[in-house]
Amino acid sequence: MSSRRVPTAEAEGLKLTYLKGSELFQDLTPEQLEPFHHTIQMATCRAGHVFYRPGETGEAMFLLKEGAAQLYRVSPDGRKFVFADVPASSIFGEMACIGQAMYECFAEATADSVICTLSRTDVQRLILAYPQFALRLIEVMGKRMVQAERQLEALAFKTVVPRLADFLQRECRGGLLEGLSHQDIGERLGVHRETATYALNELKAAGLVEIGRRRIRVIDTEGLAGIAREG
Amino acid sequence: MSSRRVPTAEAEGLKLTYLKGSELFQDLTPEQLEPFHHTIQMATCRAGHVFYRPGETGEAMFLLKEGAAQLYRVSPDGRKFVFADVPASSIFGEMACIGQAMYECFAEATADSVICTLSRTDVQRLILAYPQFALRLIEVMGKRMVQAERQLEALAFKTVVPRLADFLQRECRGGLLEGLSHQDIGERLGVHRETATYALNELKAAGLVEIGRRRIRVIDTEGLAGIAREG
DNA sequence: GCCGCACTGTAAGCTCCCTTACAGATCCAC
DNA sequence: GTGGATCTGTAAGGGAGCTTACAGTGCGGC
Repeated sequence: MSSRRVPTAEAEGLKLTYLKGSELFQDLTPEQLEPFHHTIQMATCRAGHVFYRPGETGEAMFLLKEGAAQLYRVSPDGRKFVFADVPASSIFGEMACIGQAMYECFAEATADSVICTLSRTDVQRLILAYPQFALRLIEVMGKRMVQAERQLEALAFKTVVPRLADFLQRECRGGLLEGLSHQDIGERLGVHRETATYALNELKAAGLVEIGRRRIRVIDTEGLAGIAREG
Repeated sequence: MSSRRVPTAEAEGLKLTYLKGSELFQDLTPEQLEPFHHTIQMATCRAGHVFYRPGETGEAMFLLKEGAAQLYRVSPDGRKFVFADVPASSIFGEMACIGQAMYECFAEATADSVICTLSRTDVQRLILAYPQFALRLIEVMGKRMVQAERQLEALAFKTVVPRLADFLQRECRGGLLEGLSHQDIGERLGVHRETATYALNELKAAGLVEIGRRRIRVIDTEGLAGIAREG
């Protein structure tokens, strides 16, 4: 990671707090974490910074403590497909931490972020030392797996409009989704910007959503769910 | 599972052998497995039998010892999308074994099979008791995750012909793929049978493969790889 | 050997999304 | 407030794959 490290004294204390704040470490006591937290890096990076690229091998697992990030792949002709948004306090990158298969995606901070980094050996030692940690990790991976399969099914079976309806259902907080351009939404759905605009307007025409600049408000949750269900 | 159990004495011995044969259990001694293998079910089922359906909660993890199986989802209008073929000696179902999210897919034996079944609590106890087991499980899940993401990328970016080329590369053993109809291939690629036929004929016309009834022979591996790479 | 069935080949029309192109709208920086 | 940049709206043309329909072919069972 080419972003700035924060190796000051108070930051060391912060790091422990950060780790404890994650669901992954919730079963571990500070004493159990102690032998590890020296090797765990903490760094900040600004919005837009790509902190992981395909082929990098050093770090194995990231804990996004503050900010936001997204994981995406890029097609040969430069198209971007975002397959996961990472909210604060969640871990990612775990799929590469043990197996030899490399992570073939980019990770980019979409807001100024604070990120803890665990090495492959750190993760292995944690698993072997604390079964509770392994259990949590497997739980998290299982959830991701189910999500990935759901997304696969949606891409295989559904057209854009239902896929968009599904996406809005998942992402809206309080019936509101802000901060995403049509471009961003297209990259999440695997379609072009114009197609995203078209699909949004379909939902608007059906009276299910209101659309503002970088801002979508869901009016009819039930109706949206209906569209999401159909093929 | 509604298939026949095999609770005879000699079968009990076999079961231990079966478990040891899987990569997942390779680090465990027979003594370590002993307390578990009474609760582990072993069953046979015939080709075509669907032994797992969405919503079933009892079993958490399957070990396919002999035979073959496939995992698929079904669209509202009845289309089938096979997202994983399970070869003998591998485990599956692990994604649901801990988390609360249910497996939303069907599992069907595609050949007469012998399947060991572990309950959710069995798996949890194994993880907590034997960190080596957890490590292996995480390794396997990581590989599956990478596969799933690759498949997602392919669906989002590639048209049928490159996707088929990619599939043939992965599935061919010794340049030969037998036992799959065009229908089966279509279900793996997420397209209709006619489209699978069309894509196969494109590859044949390009001189990359020979096509027989339920039988595909790869002639030009390099050329196939080239097609697989392009968008 | 014959029949039925599953598998394969082919083709026309249609839909969805891509592609390209452009114009208006909104926001931000200076 | 002016200019540039980003975001959004719109529309025409084309291609990939779906849908439907049907014909030919090899295989297995009796």
